[in-house]
Amino acid sequence: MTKISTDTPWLDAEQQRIWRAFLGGVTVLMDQLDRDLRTKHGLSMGEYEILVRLSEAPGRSIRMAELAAAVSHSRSRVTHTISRLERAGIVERAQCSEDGRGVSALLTDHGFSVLEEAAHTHVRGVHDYLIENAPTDDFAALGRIMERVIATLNGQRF
Amino acid sequence: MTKISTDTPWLDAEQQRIWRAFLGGVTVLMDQLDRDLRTKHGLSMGEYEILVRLSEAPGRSIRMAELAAAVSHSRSRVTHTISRLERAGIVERAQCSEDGRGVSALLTDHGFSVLEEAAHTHVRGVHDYLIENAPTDDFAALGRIMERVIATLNGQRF
DNA sequence: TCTGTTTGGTTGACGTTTCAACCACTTACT
DNA sequence: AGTAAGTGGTTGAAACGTCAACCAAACAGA
Repeated sequence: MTKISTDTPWLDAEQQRIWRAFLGGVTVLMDQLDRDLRTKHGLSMGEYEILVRLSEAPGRSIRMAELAAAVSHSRSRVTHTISRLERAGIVERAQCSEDGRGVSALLTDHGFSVLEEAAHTHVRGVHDYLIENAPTDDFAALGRIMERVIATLNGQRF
Repeated sequence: MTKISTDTPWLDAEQQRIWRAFLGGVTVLMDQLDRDLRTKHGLSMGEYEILVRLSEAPGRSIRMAELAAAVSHSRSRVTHTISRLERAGIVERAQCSEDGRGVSALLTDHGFSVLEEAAHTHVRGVHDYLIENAPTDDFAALGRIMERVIATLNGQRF
């Protein structure tokens, strides 16, 4: 039996500096990427993420729940997002043949071409705002950390 | 005159993996921290950030615009957030004496004690979800990157 | 087969963020 | 002093996300 600390693990000055930089950086970065997409292509980051997954899937089609898991959004959120995208003619819904409850989202041709254009904007943003500011080794460290964060918060469900 | 690349700087496979880990990790991490605060203390992350800044300021009081800049939120957002917190008795508004337009937000005693409790929850989350998953060197790399991201996106306005 | 439970997905109400428009005060210029 | 431009802050509506309740299909066990 391992002893688990019960009192609060306050951050030291350095940890606090880094945590605040992280928080501020994430806010500013996501805001900028979102605004770029929104003003130039009428898409939000959330919508864009979903379109990327769809475009990569066989048949450009994915089940709703799978989509939600892939982008780490709630099922409800994905339902709403897909409804909006459907209204815009960017995706369609299709009944799933194997599972009577199931619904798949499908990227339309129009949607695909919207995505193709938006991708330029998005990738340039990621590159210029983030990657340009991250030496290769630091960037790798970032990846290691975030992969572990995901593992922690997706496994541990008890 | 430096040549600036005009075509899209597509990410290689490794960069893409890291970028997606970042996106997913941020989503999952922020969601969890937010939910922790919300269920245990009735505060959102955004509200919490603001309370932290107020608690550290001389007189537990900061001008609205300064507050917005400190947490990287829009002025409008801060107005709404402060209104909500005011309704809950956690902050108060005060006219600024030096500048007739100015308004300061002020943390109440009640607000301070709400914050004191919430801080335990929040810090434990940051520690367990993030810092625990980040070796010291990697964590330092994270800090370097995010500080540069902030500098890039706050300076470069042209 | 009947029943209880789990999973997939949607819905509507509510809370939060954004956006654009706006008012009021301050500052700089002439 | 008078006016144009900038800054501080608020407002209300629209867009978005969350939450809890819900329905329907699938599954597991008697």
